[in-house]
Amino acid sequence: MLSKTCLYSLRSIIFIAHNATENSKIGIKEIADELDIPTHYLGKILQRLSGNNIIKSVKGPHGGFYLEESAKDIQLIKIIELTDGLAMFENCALGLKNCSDEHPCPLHEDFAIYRQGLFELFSHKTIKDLVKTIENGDAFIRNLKAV
Amino acid sequence: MLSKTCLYSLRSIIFIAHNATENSKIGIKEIADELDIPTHYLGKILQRLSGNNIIKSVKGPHGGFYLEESAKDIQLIKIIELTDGLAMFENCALGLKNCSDEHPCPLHEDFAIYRQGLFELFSHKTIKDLVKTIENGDAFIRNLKAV
DNA sequence: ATAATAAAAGACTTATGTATCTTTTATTAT
DNA sequence: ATAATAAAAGATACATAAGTCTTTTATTAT
Repeated sequence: MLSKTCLYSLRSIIFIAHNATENSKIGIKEIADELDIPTHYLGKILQRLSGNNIIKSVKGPHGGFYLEESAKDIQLIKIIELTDGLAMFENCALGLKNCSDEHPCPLHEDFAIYRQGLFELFSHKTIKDLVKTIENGDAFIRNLKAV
Repeated sequence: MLSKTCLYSLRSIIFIAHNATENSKIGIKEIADELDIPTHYLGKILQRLSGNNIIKSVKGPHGGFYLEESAKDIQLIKIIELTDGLAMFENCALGLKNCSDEHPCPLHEDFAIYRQGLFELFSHKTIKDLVKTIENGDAFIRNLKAV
């Protein structure tokens, strides 16, 4: 559905938003360990998010990553657009080039209903929304640790 | 969403079901031309579908592909399962390994609603259903030709 | 100033999906 | 039987995603 790069991006942002502040940043290694993401690959991903001003990064001792408050209002769809693009919400269900409401493929309408639902879900949910569910204890972002 | 291989498979099956019979088979070249699919790649795909008894193939002069009537009742999900697998309908929305109803990720329920909708759509729609929409003139499977 | 730290940047490898090309096998018509 | 046809099968190439490793740059504390 979403690429690994995209899922890693979303999980990292949520994790950083939940666990770091400007005065208490979090480093790549810790994020990678907690979320079970390859460390160097995560480096690339965070570099990109930082370059797009979605997360803030600071080099050197006590450096690391954090989110500015305003960034927590970013919608998930923005992250998806940045990593995977929006093709999955736009292309024909059966891969036709000229599929449209006027010239539909056999799945056109039925497919659009649920895909549009997903698009709207990702469009209104923000990082802050997801962090709240974690802080409320209603959801988790780390994998369960072995007991 | 679905891989190219999967989309090519679905479109070919629909096209064959609509355009061929046991007495009037259709060949790779014609399918590839009509559906704008790379010929040799399509060969691989049809070979696989044939090996899984989803389509019938006959070699030699007047050979080609067709669908038995019973095969037209196959659900789309079977083709998806064969090509892409069902992971996209099973894996966590955020890629967590241990996401479950009891230990949900922050998107868990909201995501499940629409994904389940897609799964059920693909599970009840059959090849025959889609061919009917084409025969009724309600939908198309070929791309529009340049005018 | 210097050393330690941590992200940025670049090069490289591996895996997978997509696509192409050639040879072989099965079938049909002559 | 033989030649023509068309799919099956195998080998190879290309593109992109995913992952690894090394070097450079910016920052902080001594």
